[in-house]
Amino acid sequence: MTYSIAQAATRSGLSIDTLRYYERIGLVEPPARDAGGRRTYSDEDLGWLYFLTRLRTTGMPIRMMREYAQLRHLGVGTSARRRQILVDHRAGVRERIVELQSCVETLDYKIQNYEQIERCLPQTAAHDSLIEEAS
Amino acid sequence: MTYSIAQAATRSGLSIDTLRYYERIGLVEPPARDAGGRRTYSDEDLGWLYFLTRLRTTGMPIRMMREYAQLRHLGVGTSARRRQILVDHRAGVRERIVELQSCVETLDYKIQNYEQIERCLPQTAAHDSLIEEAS
DNA sequence: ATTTGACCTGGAGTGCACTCCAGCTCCTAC
DNA sequence: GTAGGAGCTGGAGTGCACTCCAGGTCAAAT
Repeated sequence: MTYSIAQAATRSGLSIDTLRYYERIGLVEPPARDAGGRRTYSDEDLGWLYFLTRLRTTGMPIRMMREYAQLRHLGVGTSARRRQILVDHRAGVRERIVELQSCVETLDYKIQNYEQIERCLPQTAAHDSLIEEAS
Repeated sequence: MTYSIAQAATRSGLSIDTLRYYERIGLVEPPARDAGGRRTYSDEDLGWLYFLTRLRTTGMPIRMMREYAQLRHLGVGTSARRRQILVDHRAGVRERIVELQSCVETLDYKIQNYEQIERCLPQTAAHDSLIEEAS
């Protein structure tokens, strides 16, 4: 099964321009072409694109994704280094999750604060700056 | 208690340049100045800076932080709108956490895969492309 | 008195990750 | 056979969030 660039874009969630961009910068191997010179993406290509979107979602910079892609291209002998990249990256993502959870707590606190303020002044928009930022 | 811009930078985790930048774009109110024209940040200023860093960490774009900052400046009458911004934003952050957790699972899977590959080929770097990307 | 160091301003520059564009080639459908 | 649509290329442009710089002021230390 092969896919046009438009189909690959739809399935991967990347734009057509982004697909060509990723190819230009060496993040994806140039896909096969049909008789008319148009790109044809394989299922394997799509799998790689999917994985790239996961890395992107977790905030991995393109330069690191490219490093990973190049190692991958060098074959199975680089698997230890690739694994290490993923392990390190995963640790960062886990930290990030914890950080976000702590931010959510800050938001919870602030929101509760607003709810309290709104209970105190039902719909009196007349007198501003009564309580003015309890924190 | 007041703080120089360098102290405010250290305590907030933002750079001096970023503090001035935030002031320029209206994210923070211009702080007081000392006799020599230098900025002096109050504890309240630092509290706001801290909150901004929380919003930034969660990926809120500066334009939305500015909107929030402007509402805050308008006083207590805008608290319902500010609360709504935070509630909406919190929902996005929670989604993001879930998404990151799912990415971590993908990473787990990939890493396990590498571990398996490495068990198969102990330190034989001689013959590449044996297994070549199981996924 | 002068040197040092922190801070000031307005404005220019940077890095990242796209995104858009002009002008072209194909293929398909009418 | 021609009109329309998808795709092609190389290169320019965009938005975001800083970050850096030159040239100046000010206060304290030597």
